[in-house]
Amino acid sequence: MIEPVTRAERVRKGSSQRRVQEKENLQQAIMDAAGELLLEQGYSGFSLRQVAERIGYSATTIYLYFKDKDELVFSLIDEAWDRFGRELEQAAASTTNPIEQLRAIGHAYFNFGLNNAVYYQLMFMQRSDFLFCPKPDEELPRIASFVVLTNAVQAGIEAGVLKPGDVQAYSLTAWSLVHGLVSLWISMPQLISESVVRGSIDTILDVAIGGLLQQQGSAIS
Amino acid sequence: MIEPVTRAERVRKGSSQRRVQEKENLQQAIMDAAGELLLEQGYSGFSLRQVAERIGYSATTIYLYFKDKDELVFSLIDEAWDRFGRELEQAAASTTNPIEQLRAIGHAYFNFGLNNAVYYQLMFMQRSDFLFCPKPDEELPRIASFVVLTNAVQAGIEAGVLKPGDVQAYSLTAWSLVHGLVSLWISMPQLISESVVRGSIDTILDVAIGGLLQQQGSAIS
Amino acid sequence: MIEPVTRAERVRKGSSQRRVQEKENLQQAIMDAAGELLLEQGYSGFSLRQVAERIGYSATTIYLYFKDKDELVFSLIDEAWDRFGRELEQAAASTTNPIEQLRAIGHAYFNFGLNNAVYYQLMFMQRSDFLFCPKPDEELPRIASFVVLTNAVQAGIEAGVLKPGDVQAYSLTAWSLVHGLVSLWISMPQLISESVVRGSIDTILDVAIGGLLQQQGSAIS
Amino acid sequence: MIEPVTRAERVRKGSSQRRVQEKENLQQAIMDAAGELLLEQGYSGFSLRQVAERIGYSATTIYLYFKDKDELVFSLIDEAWDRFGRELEQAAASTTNPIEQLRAIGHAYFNFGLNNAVYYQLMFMQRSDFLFCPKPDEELPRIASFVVLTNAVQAGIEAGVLKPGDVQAYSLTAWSLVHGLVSLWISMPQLISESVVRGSIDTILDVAIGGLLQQQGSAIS
DNA sequence: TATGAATGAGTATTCATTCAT
DNA sequence: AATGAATGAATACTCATTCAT
Repeated sequence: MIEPVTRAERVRKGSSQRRVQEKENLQQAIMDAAGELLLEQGYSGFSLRQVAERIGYSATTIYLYFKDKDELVFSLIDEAWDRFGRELEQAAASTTNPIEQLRAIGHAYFNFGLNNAVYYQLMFMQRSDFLFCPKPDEELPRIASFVVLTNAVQAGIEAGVLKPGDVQAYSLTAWSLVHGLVSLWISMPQLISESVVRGSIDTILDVAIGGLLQQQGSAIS
Repeated sequence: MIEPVTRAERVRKGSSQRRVQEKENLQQAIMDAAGELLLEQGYSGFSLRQVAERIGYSATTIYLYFKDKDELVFSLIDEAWDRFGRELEQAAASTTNPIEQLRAIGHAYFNFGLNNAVYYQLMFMQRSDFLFCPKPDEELPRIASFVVLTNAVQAGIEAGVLKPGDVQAYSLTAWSLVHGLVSLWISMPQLISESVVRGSIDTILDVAIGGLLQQQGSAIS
Repeated sequence: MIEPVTRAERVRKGSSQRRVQEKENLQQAIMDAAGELLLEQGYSGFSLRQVAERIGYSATTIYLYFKDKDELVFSLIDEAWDRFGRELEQAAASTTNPIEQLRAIGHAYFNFGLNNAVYYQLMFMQRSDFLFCPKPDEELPRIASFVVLTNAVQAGIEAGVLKPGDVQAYSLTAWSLVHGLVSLWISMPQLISESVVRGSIDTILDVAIGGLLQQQGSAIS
Repeated sequence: MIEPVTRAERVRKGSSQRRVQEKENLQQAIMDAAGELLLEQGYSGFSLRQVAERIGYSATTIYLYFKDKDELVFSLIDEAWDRFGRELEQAAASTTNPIEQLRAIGHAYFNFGLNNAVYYQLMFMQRSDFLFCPKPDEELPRIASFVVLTNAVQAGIEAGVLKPGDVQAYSLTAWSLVHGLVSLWISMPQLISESVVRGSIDTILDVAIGGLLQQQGSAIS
């Protein structure tokens, strides 16, 4: 009896639900269009006007959903980081063997980069300034998510499978290598086909991890 | 607050300062100014008008020496490649020991990147499309210069000091690693100070070469 | 750098803060917020959207209380005129001596201007067009309130303490002088500090009234 | 013989002369159009686009002659100050009698304001911030021109015709009065017709000067 | 009563480029 | 060889206002 009974009330409720959903839809639609545009035009040729055009709304409308251009870009990056961070964590959680963990993290990183080239570019190459500015309600900047990597390296050293050394330096080395490959491919897709890159991942991880191993050979075994 | 200088006036001012000394080689003067501007403003905030202003010539004049903006950028990149290629070759020529050679090449690459961040960025990150378009009167695109790297890897494998394997894949691995570090630093100078990067070079090369070695340990010895 | 707050979010925030307390008199709340905003941003940087944001209502809501922007501004001015007129009348009523009356009116005028710079500016400098358009249900435009001044001048002449002459011209002279000082101070606060202005009031009134006196000296005595 | 003889040379010379002149013409044309527009639309509704439209050039062209909107406005004000300053000085130079001088200056001030309402408004009411920022190549800000007024007051006091007192305060009083009348008329032309204002000038100056006189009566005689 | 969604018109400014000279 | 003049297209952003609900 306390449920909304009148038809009018039910209609109103449905309407407001649809509203919310549509609103989210438009916000998401803007972000999707922005993603497409970034893919096609690159970051420098990316304008709010074109985004608006693409979704069939006036340019002004975008400002109803995003404070300004930067906020739209930030949202794109943020969304990507959510996925990225999740994938890294899943990879890290997939095993307790430090070496396996490093390899899994490396794979996850690679895969994210290859499957989300536009966003990877945004996150690490074009707007890396956002890496260091935390979201309004959060404490840590996004870059802090990299702790999964340093943790794995630390564990490897403590377990005695990696050569003793500076955790930060080792992590940086590992990051450099994977970032290097991903970004080379993104910047110069003509150079190496995606399939070649995907095929190189294991070799490269072998080399990287091999270079850090206490005892050579175990990485490849 | 008010600095009532028309662009025309600013040009005129730059004019009287620079004109005489550089008249003979205006083309080079343009490129130099462009380089400075890139350094100060970055690639996205780089405009022909400002270049012209800086050298004290009219914007139109630039078109007498370069077909359009792209051609000027291409020339900058080209000039940088001349230096870059030369430095790599010198490094390669400094020794016949393949391992030493790889290390030397790696160092040369790093140094170029750190000392010419603006140009490195242009060459490998922002306008890498130019890597594959040869100069009008030449056959090979610039990317071909990387033969020094593949040669060294090849020699290492043949000499039995590197593990047998695909030369291209090994070279790509090596390149990824050095590019990764350089480009990380360029994109995120907040992350790692230049001095830290310079200090990391040897470690990183050790790991990379160590990962490729037939017998572990010899890289560091 | 990044403050990812959509306008909608900002509105919602303001909303929860203010809503309750002001709900009953939204019209007044709008006007108060508008006044604050005028003070902070000046007339040119004064927008309905910001007013709405400030009170935590949607911009549309303002249109329920005011036909358009102009009507809101008109209301502000009108409210100010109520205070202004009342203060002038009180001053006029404070004494029956015409000279004293003129002096009191002058003081009241000055004080209003200095204490309500934003409104004074609106009333007499930026939107003086409103001075001559009466409120919908009234006959006389606001400017008619100045009758207190002309009355005082008239009384002074009739009492023989002011030189005989045209009442309108004398009134205009007096008004010019006080308006001149107030508006100079409002337009160029750098020129004369508020304290200097406040200190000059008496001197200036002396001169003005002295210039109108039948017998010199009595104004200062 | 050393004169340019060839027809070509003469043509070229004429051409370059015409060029310069045309350039100045366009600059002046922009300023004239801006003045008109200000008169019609007021300062707040004054846009570069409309100025451009009015002279039949693209909006971009204005930027060839003025760095930005502010510089155009500054130029307008500056030009007006040249005329204004000159007229004040001429008035001051027209007599050596301090009282006459004050009256002449007052008249000149009034006349300038009435004949150049748009510019007066700009100078003293809308962009009075410019009063305090000197031109790039000059030391004193425009406001310094008011020295003619303080000089006259000073002379009057020293000659014993004005009551002893603070020169700055007296000058401010005088300025307030004339500014008051001019700005009242500019803000509310409906209030007093131009002819009435012109007719009031003498009365007002009489009162002002009368209020400052040592011995009453002499101002009017 | 209140609002969310949307927009068209407008702003200043910058840029690469062209053309006649 | 060099330039002055000019422009069209673009950009981010803001605002007052409307309409359906």
